[in-house]
Amino acid sequence: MDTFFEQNTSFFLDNPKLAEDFQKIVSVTKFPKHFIIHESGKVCDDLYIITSGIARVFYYREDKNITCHFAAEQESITAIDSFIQRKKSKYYIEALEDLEVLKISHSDLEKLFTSSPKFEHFGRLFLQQIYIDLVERLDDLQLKTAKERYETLLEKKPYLFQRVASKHIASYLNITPETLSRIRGK
Amino acid sequence: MDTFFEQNTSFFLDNPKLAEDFQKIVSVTKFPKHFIIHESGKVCDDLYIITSGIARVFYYREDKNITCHFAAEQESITAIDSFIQRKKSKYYIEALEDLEVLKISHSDLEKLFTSSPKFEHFGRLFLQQIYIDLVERLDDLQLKTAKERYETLLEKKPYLFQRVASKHIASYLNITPETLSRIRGK
DNA sequence: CGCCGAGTTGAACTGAATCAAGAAACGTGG
DNA sequence: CCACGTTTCTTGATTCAGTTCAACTCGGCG
Repeated sequence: MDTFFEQNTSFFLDNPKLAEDFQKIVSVTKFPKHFIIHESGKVCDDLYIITSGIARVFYYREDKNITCHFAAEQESITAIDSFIQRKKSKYYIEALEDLEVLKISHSDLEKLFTSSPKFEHFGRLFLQQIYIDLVERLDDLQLKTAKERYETLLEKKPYLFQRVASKHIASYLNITPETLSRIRGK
Repeated sequence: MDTFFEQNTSFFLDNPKLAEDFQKIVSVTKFPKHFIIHESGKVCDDLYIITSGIARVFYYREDKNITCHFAAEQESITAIDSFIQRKKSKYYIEALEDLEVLKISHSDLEKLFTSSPKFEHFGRLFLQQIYIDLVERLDDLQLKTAKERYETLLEKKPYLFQRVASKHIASYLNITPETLSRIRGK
């Protein structure tokens, strides 16, 4: 889960001064449905925490449009390769619904990390969490059948199936839309 | 690559005081070939940086022995799930050759992080790096054919093919030993 | 010397992809 | 608000990459 920020509101509750610093670098932004928030080939300078709506990260591989991340309310989203490495991104970010987000720039975030070891610590914990999540996802992809991956996602993020096009879910599960359709129709 | 520690010797060169602190918590340890350094079901308290030899992380899935990580000289290895989350590990760590490592305990490492924001920062960068590596690995597994995965590994870590049993490489590539054998015999 | 695990090779099988074609849903402009 | 074109979803038939199962060889080590 990258509901990490939500799970860690206690961090901010316990540190009102830090919460204030955090507030200062955050700006509320809106994007309409279908809007491409970030494009491949550019450096991604922002991290978003979604307050309303759903977005996805995707990229192209031999003309195929592959979704590698979904984020809904309380979850974070960015072009992680670019955001971390400060280089051109292979990813796009797309709003799948009308979106309201908290926008945080990379430079502001780095300043925040530098300003207080507590933030630096928080950043490390956040990375630990998403690392563990990724290990789990890799495991699923490696070891489970298409049907099992479907069932796992259905359990973890059921709302996706109500709110997101099947083809995106299919590519996220690394199966074709046809196979997903057959699994669902069983 | 998790040759990150090596790539960042400059960090230590630039900060002799920190290098000294780091030295203090590190202990040189040896394990014989085939030794199980860490067992599933236990909490893994140590991170190892290999100075000589090769080790692997593996686990069991329905009786199948699956390798999910290799580490050779200058690379780091631990039961990452347990080391980060402080819970029982699903992983084993095995020495594939006689091994000489630098051993760092979780508690000492945390103390180090707390002792100086520079270490905390270093820890965050390290996690960023292994996160990016994992994203790449996930990509490979998701999108490449068995043969392509073989070729990618051959390029990235050719020494594995000289030093490690084929069956371990096969499970790391998520293919059967039979398939790997056929690919190699092409 | 004989054993056992590892690697190889062959044949049959299978989960999921691909290809194809029709049905349903969507959104855009009139 | 409807009509039409486009995209998405479904369903069926075929194909294919990689697995499974089985038999055989090789090499190291007691």
